[in-house]
This record gives sequence, structure tokens and C-alpha cells, in this order.
Amino acid sequence: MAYWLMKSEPDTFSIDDLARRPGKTEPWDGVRNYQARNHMRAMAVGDQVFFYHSSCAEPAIVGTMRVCADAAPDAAQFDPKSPYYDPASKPDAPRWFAVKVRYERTLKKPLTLSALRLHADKLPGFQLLMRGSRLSVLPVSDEHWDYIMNLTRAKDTL
DNA sequence: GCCAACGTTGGC
DNA sequence: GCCAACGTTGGC
Repeated sequence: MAYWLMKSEPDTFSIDDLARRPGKTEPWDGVRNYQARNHMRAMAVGDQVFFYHSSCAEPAIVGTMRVCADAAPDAAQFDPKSPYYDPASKPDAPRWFAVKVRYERTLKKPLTLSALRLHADKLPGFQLLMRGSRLSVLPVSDEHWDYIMNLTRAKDTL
């Protein structure tokens, strides 16, 4: 089993939105970056994922979810009315993929980016904290996952 | 709204 | 294949 982090702008899709979905599942669509796509294609059912709120007042890890379906072609790429439409992608050779995720839990208190930065020395190579990093789907090592989960417990946020 | 950093596109 | 121009991300 592997660990990941995925970003979403809460104005577009928040962890509360996920928690309200029927079955608390959702295809993680709209990813339009090759590296992020490759990470999604490397995911397996059962993998755990941090839900991160980006481009908002308080960027933070806000909860966890679990991959519940392997990456499949993202339907939005073929829909001219979708903001995620990609006219260059053809149905016989889809360019963009989406895994499906299931809501797991919301942290009682978000683990903010600024709080995470205080632990940067304990999270060497954690892509979220790396300069210029803006990937919306990124891997988290076992060690970093455990360290961050312990942080949330230490702060009594779970 | 600003801007640094990164990704993509397209002319050559 | 290079690289300038442009677009996007995302923190602040």
C-alpha cells in the first residue's frame, strides 16, 4: 500500500463536499498535468491519500481518503461543456485519467501548511514543502505519512 | 492582485 | 531539439 496527497481548491471541491457525496466517493477528475496523472495511474485500490485544501485562506491538510477505484479515463476531457475539456484528447487514446476516492476522515483541526513547514527538517524531500512545487497529486513516503499522522495526533486534531 | 516557479506550445 | 512566449498554480 502506498500513500499520496491530492490538492483541491475548497471553493471548487472541499472535503465537506466529498463527505456529502453518495457513498462518500468521487472520481478525482480535472487533473491536467502529466506528472500528476502518472501519479494517479500508479495508485492502487486501498492506497491512502491526504486531502489538501489549496488556493485558500489557510492551505492545509484537512483529512484523509482512500483510493477505491484504479485510474480510468476522465470523462470530462471529452465533454466540450466541461471546464476540463481537452479537444486534443481522443476517446481511442485518452490523455487524462482519474482514480476514484472514498472519504475517510476529517481532521478536527486542519494541519496547516505553515504548521507543516515548522517540521520541514523532519520531512526531507516531502514535495509539498519543496520550493516551486505545485503538483496537485504527489507521493508521500511511509515515513512522512507516519510522521504527519503522529503530528495530527500530537495536536489532538484527529 | 502580485509574482515566482513551473509546464506547455509552437516557430525555427 | 532549442527556447521564447504564454498560461497556470498557488502562496502570500
